[in-house]
Amino acid sequence: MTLPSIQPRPCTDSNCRGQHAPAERVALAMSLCDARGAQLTTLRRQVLELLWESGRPTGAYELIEALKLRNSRPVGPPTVYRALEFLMSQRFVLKIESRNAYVPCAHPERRHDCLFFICSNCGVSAESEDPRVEQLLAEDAAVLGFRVTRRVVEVEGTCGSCIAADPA
Amino acid sequence: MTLPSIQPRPCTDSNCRGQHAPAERVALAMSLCDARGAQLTTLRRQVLELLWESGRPTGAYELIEALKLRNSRPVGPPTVYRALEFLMSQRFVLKIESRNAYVPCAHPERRHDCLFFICSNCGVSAESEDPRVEQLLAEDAAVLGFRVTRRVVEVEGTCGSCIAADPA
DNA sequence: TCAATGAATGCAACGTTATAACATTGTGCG
DNA sequence: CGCACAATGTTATAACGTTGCATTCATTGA
Repeated sequence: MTLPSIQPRPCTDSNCRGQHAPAERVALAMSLCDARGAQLTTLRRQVLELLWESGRPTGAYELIEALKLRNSRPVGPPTVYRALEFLMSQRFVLKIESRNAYVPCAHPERRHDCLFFICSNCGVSAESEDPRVEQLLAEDAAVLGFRVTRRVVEVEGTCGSCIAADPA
Repeated sequence: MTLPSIQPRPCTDSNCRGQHAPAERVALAMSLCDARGAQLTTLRRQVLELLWESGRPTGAYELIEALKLRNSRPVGPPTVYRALEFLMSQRFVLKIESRNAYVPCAHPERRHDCLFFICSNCGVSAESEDPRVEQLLAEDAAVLGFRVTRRVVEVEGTCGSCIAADPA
C-alpha cells in the first residue's frame, strides 16, 4: 500500500514511460528548481504543463498557440524559445531532433540519456532509457578518442496501439 | 594481397569511418543505381560528390551555394531537397537531425543503422555502426510492442583531433 | 521609500530550413 | 513524331529559430 505524500517523489521505475500526472511532474520541477536556486516562473511553468498535457512531441509554435489560448496576452517566438532553453538546461525538457519538437522528461532528478520511441502514425512518443545502450555508445566513443557531451537516440516506427488498431 | 579491381568494391571494414575517395564512392553509387534501376542524374551525382568532398555534415543551402559555383546556373531549394530525398531513398545519404545537415553514407550497399559522432568544435562527423546497439534498441522496442522503421543515433562531443589540438 | 541591479519577458525584424503548387524540360519508346 | 513519365525549374510560402534592443519585474541595500 502506498501512502499519499505531500512531497513530490521521484519515480524509481526506470521503465515507467513517464506515466505521471502533469501536476505531479510540475511539482517535482518546482522542488528541483528550489533546490537549484533556479526560478520556475509562470511562463516556464505553463510551457512545462503544456508539454506534459500534450502527450506528444510539441513544436515551439504549437506552444505559442496554446499559450495564446490560455493567457489572452500572446507571447512571441523568442519568449517561448527562451522558456524551452531554460527547461532544457534544467533537464525538464528535451528536444526531439527528428521532429523539431519538445517533450518533457519524466526523470529530471536523475542523470541519464533518454531514449525515445516515436510513432509516425499517431505522433506519440515514449520515453525510455537503457544503460546498456549508453555503455555501448561510451565504448564506441572511446575507441574513436571522442569525448561525449550529448547523445541523441530516437527510434521511429509504429507504436503498439497503432499496430493493434490497424494491423496492416 | 589484394588485387586492383575495375569494379568499385564495397568496403568490408565496418569501422573504416568512411575513409574513401569521393570518386570511388560515387562510382559505387552509380553501379548500385544501375542494379536498382534508379537514375543517378548529373544533379544528383553532383550533390553526392559535394557531400563526399565536404567531409562534414552539410546543409541544403550550403549545397545550393556550392552548386551555384560549380554550375553557373543556380538551383532552387526544391531541386536540392529533391536530390537529397532521392539520395536518402537510395541510402547514399543520411540526414543528421541534430544539425539539419546531410552526410554521405559510406556503405549504401549494406543494410545497417549508422551511428554518428559529431564534433561540436570542428564540425566533422564520423560514421560508425554497432550491431550491438541495433540489437539493444530492437529489444527495447519489442518490449514496448513497437515496430521500428528508422533509428537516429547521434553522439555529440569533441573529436580526438580537437582534443589533441586543445586539451583544455 | 526609493534608486540600483540583474533576471526575465516583450517586441520587431530577420535568418534559416523545408515544402507546396504548378510549369517546363528532357528522355525513352511505340 | 507524339505520347507518357521522370526530373527539374520557378514562385511563393510555411515552419522553425535567432538577434538586438526595449521594457518590466523582483530583489536588495542605502
